[in-house]
Amino acid sequence: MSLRYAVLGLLARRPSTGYELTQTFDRSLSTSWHAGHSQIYPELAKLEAAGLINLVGEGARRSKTYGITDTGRAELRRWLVEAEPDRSQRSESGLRLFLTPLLDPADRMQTFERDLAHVEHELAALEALQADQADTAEPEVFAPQVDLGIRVNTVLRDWLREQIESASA
Amino acid sequence: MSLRYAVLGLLARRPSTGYELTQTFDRSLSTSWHAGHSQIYPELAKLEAAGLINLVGEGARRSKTYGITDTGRAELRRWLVEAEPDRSQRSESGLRLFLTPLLDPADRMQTFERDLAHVEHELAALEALQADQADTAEPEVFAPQVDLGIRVNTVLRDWLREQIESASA
DNA sequence: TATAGCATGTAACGAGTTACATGATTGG
DNA sequence: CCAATCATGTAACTCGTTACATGCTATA
Repeated sequence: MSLRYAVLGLLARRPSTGYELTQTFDRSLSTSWHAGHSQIYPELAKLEAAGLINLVGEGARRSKTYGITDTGRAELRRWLVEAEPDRSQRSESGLRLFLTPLLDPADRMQTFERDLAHVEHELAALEALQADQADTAEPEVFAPQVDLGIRVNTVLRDWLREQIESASA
Repeated sequence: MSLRYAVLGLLARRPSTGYELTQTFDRSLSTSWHAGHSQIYPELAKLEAAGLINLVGEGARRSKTYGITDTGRAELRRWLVEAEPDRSQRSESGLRLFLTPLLDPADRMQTFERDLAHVEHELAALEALQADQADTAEPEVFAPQVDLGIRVNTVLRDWLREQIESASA
């Protein structure tokens, strides 16, 4: 059911076309949720049928812009505040980390180095985003969330560095 | 495809029945991957047909214990070391956090308090696990992973506390 | 002897991914 | 005018969840 609220939430931020939503899923939401256009277009149809969103305009290239309705806004708030969150996570990286102890030391180091390179890359991207946002009037992402992302990735980076160091010692 | 390797990985740790694997998914792997018995039993059949695991014993209550084969071990290593990891995550909590700025301050605080309570609970559980493990010969979970879990949850807890404080100030 | 927990399976449904398919507009 | 990108949709398939269904064993 989360896709429904993800779409509803993005439309609460601003009216958008399905195409724009697809891009937002890729750019801003990719770290926690993903959805392709083949999921989004049918979901928009369902949400419109349920009266939670409506068509607010049609533009070039037969684009259709949807906006959230008052009913939709109420339903979104209800979900965010009153519905019990599903705390479960699905992360292949977490699974891999869990299985890492099965590898021999050389293979384990190789995977840690690979992961470290990735985390450092992520961290650089987040720090660049934070610097950009400092001088943007309307930030695309809530600044404290970027900060949280940096903190979490820093912990990960340090943990990986310690694993690598303690093994080569 | 991850379920395949999750099952293979757990069987590489020790031979198990489907029932035991189901419990391990709930207890040790629930933070990164979940699978119910209705997924596990068919997967065991597929893995056996592929020659990656085999039946190593039958016990009481028609239980069937499977073990990993050499082929299975090689395939698991290949996946862990050579296959490009899928870094995508699926987390409803992350989605909720992303949408939090849409709420008015009172509602936002309510969700932060709810999340903080949950994180503090998690943290207590992880710290208890860490204390237990100190005097266990054969730890069920790799100690550095528990440590990582504690660090990540600590960052989350502090971030939530800051959000709550800065709003009530 | 009943009930709780061990233990395995299948079926139906819903969610998510990949592939297929088409049309419109802008810029080189 | 052609390629890239914008823009929307459907079909087939795989993965995951919930519900259904059954049988075994220990213990109270």
